[in-house]
Amino acid sequence: MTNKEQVYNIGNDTCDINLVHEEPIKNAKSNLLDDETYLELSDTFKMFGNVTRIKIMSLLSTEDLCVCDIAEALDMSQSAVSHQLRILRSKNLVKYIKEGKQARYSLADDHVIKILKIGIEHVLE
Amino acid sequence: MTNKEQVYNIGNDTCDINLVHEEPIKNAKSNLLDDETYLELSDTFKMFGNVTRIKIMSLLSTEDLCVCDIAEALDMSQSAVSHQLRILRSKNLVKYIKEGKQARYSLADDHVIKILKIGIEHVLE
DNA sequence: TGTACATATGAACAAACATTCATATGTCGA
DNA sequence: TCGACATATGAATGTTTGTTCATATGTACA
Repeated sequence: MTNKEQVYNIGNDTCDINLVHEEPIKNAKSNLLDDETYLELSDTFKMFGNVTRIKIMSLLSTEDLCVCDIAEALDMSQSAVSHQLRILRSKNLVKYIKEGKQARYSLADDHVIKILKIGIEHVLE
Repeated sequence: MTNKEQVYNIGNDTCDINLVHEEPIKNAKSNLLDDETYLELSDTFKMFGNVTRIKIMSLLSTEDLCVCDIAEALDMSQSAVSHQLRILRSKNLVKYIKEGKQARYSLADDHVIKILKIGIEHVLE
């Protein structure tokens, strides 16, 4: 038994190291990106994993809208919408310009639409 | 002022319930899918919004693996991985075949890879 | 300058979630 | 049939999340 195998066995009483598929594991692991990237990636997808946010993005894929337009369209409170917009902004999925008292929100780029499209494709099949 | 403008308050920038941007709201709303679809859609994206699950799917995009291979590759408990696999299975993102004592997991279809790819594209730019 | 309005935000709270631990189920080989 | 092993799962628990409520900020205009 190699050193590495000994190390892996420590604290692992469920899965015997001699019986796992070492080669495929190595191969699959070697194609992983770094942790930082997966964190960002899951953070981005998390934005699409909520009905309110996904509806907001869908609305904005058709029209630029101000906060209270969105609240009205989704029949939600101004506060709830504003909170969600802030989260979407923080992940660079939407942007806005101030227009007097109002804030006109729009999608930050067309990745949003691409992601939505593929998701819909998957769901509708 | 035309009739249409009276009805829709075009150009009015206040957000009182009767004075919102009715036309754009109507337009954006008309392009929304039904609630059921958005629920499924966000449910699907939710699967990608968690680091463990996204790593599992990334591993499986390279190799089919059994539960304890994945646990080993991600340095996680067998139980945690199994729980997450069950969730992924329930949303039809992974599937498995029993092979003796083991369960060989693989991606359910290539939508998973497409979604990952676009997400990575977005994150890495 | 004061009032109405659009938006943002902090705190609180309930609901959803991820992991752990303990244990159950099912398969293989002796 | 028994023991070892791979996987699944229920309950418990700490964490994260989404909404509400109250309030703050900032703009327009009378």
